[in-house]
Amino acid sequence: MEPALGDKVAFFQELKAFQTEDGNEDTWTTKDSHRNAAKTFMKAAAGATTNSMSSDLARPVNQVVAATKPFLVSTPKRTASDPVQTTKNSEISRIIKSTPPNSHLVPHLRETASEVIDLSTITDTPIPDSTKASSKQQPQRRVSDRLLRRRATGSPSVQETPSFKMPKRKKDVPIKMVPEADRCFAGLVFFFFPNSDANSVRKKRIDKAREYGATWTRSLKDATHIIVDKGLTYADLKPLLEGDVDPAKKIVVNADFPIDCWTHRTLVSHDQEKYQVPGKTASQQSNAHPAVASQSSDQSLVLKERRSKRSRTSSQITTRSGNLASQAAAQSTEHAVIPSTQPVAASLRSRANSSSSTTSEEGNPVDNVRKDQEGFRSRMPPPDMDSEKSSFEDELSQCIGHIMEFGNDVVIPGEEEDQSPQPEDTEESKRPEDIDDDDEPHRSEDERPAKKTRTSRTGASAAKGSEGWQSSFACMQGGLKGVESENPNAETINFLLEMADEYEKKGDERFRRDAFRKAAGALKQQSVKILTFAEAIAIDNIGKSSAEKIEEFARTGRVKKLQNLQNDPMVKLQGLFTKIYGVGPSLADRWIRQGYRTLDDIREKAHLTANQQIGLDHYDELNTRIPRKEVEALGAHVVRAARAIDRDVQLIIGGSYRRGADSSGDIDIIITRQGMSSTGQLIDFLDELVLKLTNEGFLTVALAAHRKSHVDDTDGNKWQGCCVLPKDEYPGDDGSEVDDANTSDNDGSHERPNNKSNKDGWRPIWRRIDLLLVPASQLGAALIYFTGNDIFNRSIRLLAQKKGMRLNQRGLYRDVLRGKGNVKIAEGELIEGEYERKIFRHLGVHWREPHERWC
DNA sequence: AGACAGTCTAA
DNA sequence: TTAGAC
DNA sequence: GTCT
Ligand SMILES: O=c1ccn([C@H]2C[C@H](O)[C@@H](COP(=O)(O)OP(=O)(O)OP(=O)(O)O)O2)c(=O)[nH]1
Ligand SMILES: [Mg+2]
Repeated sequence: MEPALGDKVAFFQELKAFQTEDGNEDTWTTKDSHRNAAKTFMKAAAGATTNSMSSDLARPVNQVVAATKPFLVSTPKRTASDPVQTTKNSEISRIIKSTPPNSHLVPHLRETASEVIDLSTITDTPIPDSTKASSKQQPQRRVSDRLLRRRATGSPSVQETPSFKMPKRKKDVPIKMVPEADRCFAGLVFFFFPNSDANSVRKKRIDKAREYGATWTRSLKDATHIIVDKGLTYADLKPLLEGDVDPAKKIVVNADFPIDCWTHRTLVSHDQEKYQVPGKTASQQSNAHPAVASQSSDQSLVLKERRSKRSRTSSQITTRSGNLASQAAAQSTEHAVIPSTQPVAASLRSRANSSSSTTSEEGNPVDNVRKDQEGFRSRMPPPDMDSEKSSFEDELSQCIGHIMEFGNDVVIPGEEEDQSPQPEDTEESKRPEDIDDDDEPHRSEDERPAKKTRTSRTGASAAKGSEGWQSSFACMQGGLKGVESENPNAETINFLLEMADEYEKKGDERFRRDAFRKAAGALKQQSVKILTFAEAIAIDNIGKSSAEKIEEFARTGRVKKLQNLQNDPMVKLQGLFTKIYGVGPSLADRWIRQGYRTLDDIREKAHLTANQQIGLDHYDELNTRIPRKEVEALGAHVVRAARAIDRDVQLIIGGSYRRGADSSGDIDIIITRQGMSSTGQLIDFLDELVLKLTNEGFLTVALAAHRKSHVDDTDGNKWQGCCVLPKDEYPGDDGSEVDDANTSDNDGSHERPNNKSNKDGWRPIWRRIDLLLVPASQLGAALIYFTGNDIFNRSIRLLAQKKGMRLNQRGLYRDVLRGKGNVKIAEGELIEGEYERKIFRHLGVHWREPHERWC
């Protein structure tokens, strides 16, 4: 997800209030921050009515292809059956080329790909390359170099292992030193209190400390630090300190100190309360801890851990600058600077379905198909369930909903329609199957003592016309351009989302990040502008801290804390580094602590895993969003290959594409096949497909492949890697643009589609691609999972959990036993996995079309 | 003080 | 086990 | 950060 996430608003308030149906929705939507682009719905082409659209999105790939194809070729029309595309295939295949067939690619894929690439890309490429944008830019290396380098480095750590001085005694066991940059204890001499390594736990600790650069001494006087086992006190230490040593010069800490240091790969502040050894006397207190500071960093951790204290009372606001909110907005823009690449946005359209959403009913074709076969039906009985489950539904709805509403327009020609709408529903009221789940209205609660005002619903009717909805879209779309949102708290909501964005970059601050999103979501439900602490804190999911910030924002138009975060160079760096595929908050933090400040620093100094190297080599490409049409083209390519292998497989493009996004961060494809339940077959198919696509040059690298564990296992069904769209498969004939986005030059010679080589300057953009193999019986659950968005998934899974169930990518289970920490003890019994609708129904959630799942 | 989704792979 | 990703 |  990356930056885009911003939009996700909070949600998660699952249980709790339920207001009646949302029947009317409102929708207003706030716009959220920029980030997210698009989601608009189908822009032109894809269109079709909403209904159709949904079906469209859901439609099995082959259909997609058909649809897509027209683009490639010309105008659409037709519904698709499947065969069609084969023709075109040949053409492509011939283009393909000769990459030697490697046997199983999984293992070798990477190599192969590199090879290929190396040969081909020799020149620097144009492409976005925002590297520069980021920080200092240095000479940028050529792609080929990078690749080569990667290869070279390819083998995992090896090199290093400097011997380093081993402490006085102790020699035998060769200690494997960590990379030099991580040697947080370099230069320090540790004396462990029970002065012996007899105890295995302690010995481990000692060895580990040495691996991180410490020298172990058994003679107190050489020590810079005295590491005391937990449970011991100064009194125990006393005898030792008596001699000639000057206790005042030694740093005395408990065993947690070294552990935290190596965990963070940095020397943390030893004077924190948690490292103190009990029994310290006044005289001992005043140590000036000398030695310490050795390396560059130090700071951070301490601060981080101690942070909490919320002192700020509303009083401190003062500053008033006059311009309010706009400022915040400006800043955000600013931070967007880094790699940029935000794609296009577009307009969208949507449809209202809202409460009546039950309508469409058929969301996924497959389901429909099966229904027919089996005679199932899934619709939601409008009335019956509603009443009860509504509370939950509402919640989900709140999260998501509101987004789309208006529908309108555009219908697209051709295709699509066909399959979906089936008038069938009608009956079915019978619960298909037993199910039952109970559902009781949990209603409840709500209460929240004193506070709670809950005004909910926006009154905004906002929408109505396009603009309203536009704004609503903003929420998902990103851009902050419009502003208009009718929501009186729009700016405040944006502010909270910006806070979340900042925390997203910071080292493990995900819960704080989510808390801000939830707060934003809560504010979104308010119909009146919230201006004071009192008003704010009365709202669920907005506590003291957020309430203070809200008031500060209302009064001054800005919030110090946010500005501090936005201006914090370290936070900016975190954003820069974590955008490298494979790099998260932990590593970004460590790098920053080690003094790295630019991507070039990372290229030169950091030691990277294979995936991180790829992420860095293709930093800009992988951070460039994919226009919807290209997603379709990529999908079409995969479909062609898949069907060449097995004509009966079905592919469905999921992820943000299925939700109607007009640009996606990557392409997510679900691959299934009617009678397939055994993973074995699927896996063989997958390997074959991957091999084929790799040989064609479409797939460029494997980032993570299923672990073909024991036969039969249920997992091992996901393949992640990178791909490239052959030049001649770029959409655009029908008017829509074309490649130039990446081509930059393309001097007339277009041709060889292929990715790699080409000396004509054409260079394909690497894209992330995820393939998910799904047995037919798990398709519904897999669709929910792969369609997302992530927030929607977490929300609905949390809801399931609260109802004693468990929802994962394979199905919905009941009677799940959980132990401490909600850790699953028993898997529970499978309730449903095949149909999305049934799963929703069991959870008491109204059906939501994919495009309604943006939260 | 614990939860905040649930699962999988790489290292 | 931890980090990162979906 | 917020709720339980
Ligand atoms: O933490 C996560 C991330 C993703 N997903 C699911 C939902 C998501 O829709 C799908 C695909 O993930 P991806 O990262 O591709 O997100 P997306 O929704 O497709 O957005 P993008 O446009 O960034 O690809 O996997 C989760 O369940 N949890
Ligand atoms: Mg995606």
